[in-house]
Amino acid sequence: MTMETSVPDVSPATPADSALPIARRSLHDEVVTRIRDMIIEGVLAPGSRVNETHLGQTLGVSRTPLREALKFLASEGLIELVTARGAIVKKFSAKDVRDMLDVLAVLEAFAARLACRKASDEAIADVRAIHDRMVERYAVRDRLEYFKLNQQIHTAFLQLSGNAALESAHTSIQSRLKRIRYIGNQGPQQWADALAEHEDMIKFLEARDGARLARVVNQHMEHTWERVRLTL
Amino acid sequence: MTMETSVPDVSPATPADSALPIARRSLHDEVVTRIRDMIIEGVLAPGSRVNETHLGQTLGVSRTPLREALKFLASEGLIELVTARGAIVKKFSAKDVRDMLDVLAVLEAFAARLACRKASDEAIADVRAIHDRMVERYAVRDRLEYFKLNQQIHTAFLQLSGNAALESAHTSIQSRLKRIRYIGNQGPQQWADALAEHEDMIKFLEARDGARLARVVNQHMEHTWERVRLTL
DNA sequence: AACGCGTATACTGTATGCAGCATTCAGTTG
DNA sequence: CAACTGAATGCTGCATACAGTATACGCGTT
Repeated sequence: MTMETSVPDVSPATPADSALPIARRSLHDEVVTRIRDMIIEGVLAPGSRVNETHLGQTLGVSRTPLREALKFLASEGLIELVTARGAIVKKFSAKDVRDMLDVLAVLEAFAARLACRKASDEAIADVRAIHDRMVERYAVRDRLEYFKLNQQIHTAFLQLSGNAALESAHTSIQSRLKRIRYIGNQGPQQWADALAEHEDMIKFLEARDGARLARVVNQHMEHTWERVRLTL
Repeated sequence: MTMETSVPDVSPATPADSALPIARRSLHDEVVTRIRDMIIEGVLAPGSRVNETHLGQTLGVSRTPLREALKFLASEGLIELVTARGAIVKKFSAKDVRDMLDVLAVLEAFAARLACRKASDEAIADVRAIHDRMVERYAVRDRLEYFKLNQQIHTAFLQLSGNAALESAHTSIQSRLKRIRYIGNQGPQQWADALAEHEDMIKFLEARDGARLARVVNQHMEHTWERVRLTL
């Protein structure tokens, strides 16, 4: 904390970042995201049991916040809790994945119609910005960053709908599918196809053509299934 | 536990219940449902903070399983966690409720189409059975039991779809709305209307008319909104 | 040699203790 | 009298300790 504030203390107008409440994430919250990442990266294999003591040491955390995090993830459906036997990383069957994609399609199609009606031009421009960044990452074949931006687009897209319940339902399923989608988009052709679909989506969104957008979303989900089914 | 088993001990064939794994719910799991009930009944008021020590004593449970339960409920969206300030019972605005009902409508309409295609005749008959029991409860104006059966029908209905992800998404939102729905169906006229709609739903389900069923579901949700909006 | 049983070990489930932050109230100053 | 400051209290967040259950291993028996 230095004293040399570049702007006068009295000024409440847009103080870069330093004025807004500092992010104070609790341990269990931090642990939740860490475990999610570990599942996506495959460090925690689907079907395997989670040893609390061991994982706690790995993360440098006691069992208490770790267990709290596991309860949270259990509610999300990423982990299964068996009494007196602890936590097991959920393993999804092909049907499970197909079912999740079906629900995702329904939710995103609904979000599409809402977004085209209610989103502001700026909000749509923001999504376009993310999309363009994603295209850049594709150009240099930066797969990890592409994947993250891809997820970000879907999230932003859902936010355009302005329906919090819709967003949370979507997020929950999305997080369950993350790992599967990650190991999905492998081949170059599939990757190119996915990008093309995204191009369509952003186009119809900008044109505010809800019906057509909803159709593309459904197609996108159907193709995602084809991209992913082989890995199951 | 008496020893006079009416069937020979050796018989492994359909031993009533006594053979299937005994339900061993852990404390935090039990606490989750108890807290849910307390929220529905209004014992824990929306917007109020939850004192862990106090609530723990009320339930006769230490803080540890209680806290684990709160994390679970937070993921369900029934409770909000603020760092260093603990748990707050979520308070939903009129828009929140409207949004949730919209999503519920989309999910149930999708479930309707699936159920009409895939459900077995027996499964549909089971739903009809619950419905008939509900009508009985209505006849004697047993509001609490009616409410429970009503919820059960919606759940069973979702199960007919055979899509687990769809079911869990629905359950999550449904549990957030439970209290609001409970204090909703107050007036006699509204109650009668709701029952009539249910009558239609079961009828179209038995006829396996997915499109019409989906339409009725949407209407039902719209009317639910009208029944509920006044209490917000 | 294979199977069953009993004990030992390890891990989960719960309780308790301690540290740090939030809230409240009293005292002080303008 | 109002507003602000600072200490005291209460509550949350995390770690540790203890109890109960599952699992694994070795021993004995057939």
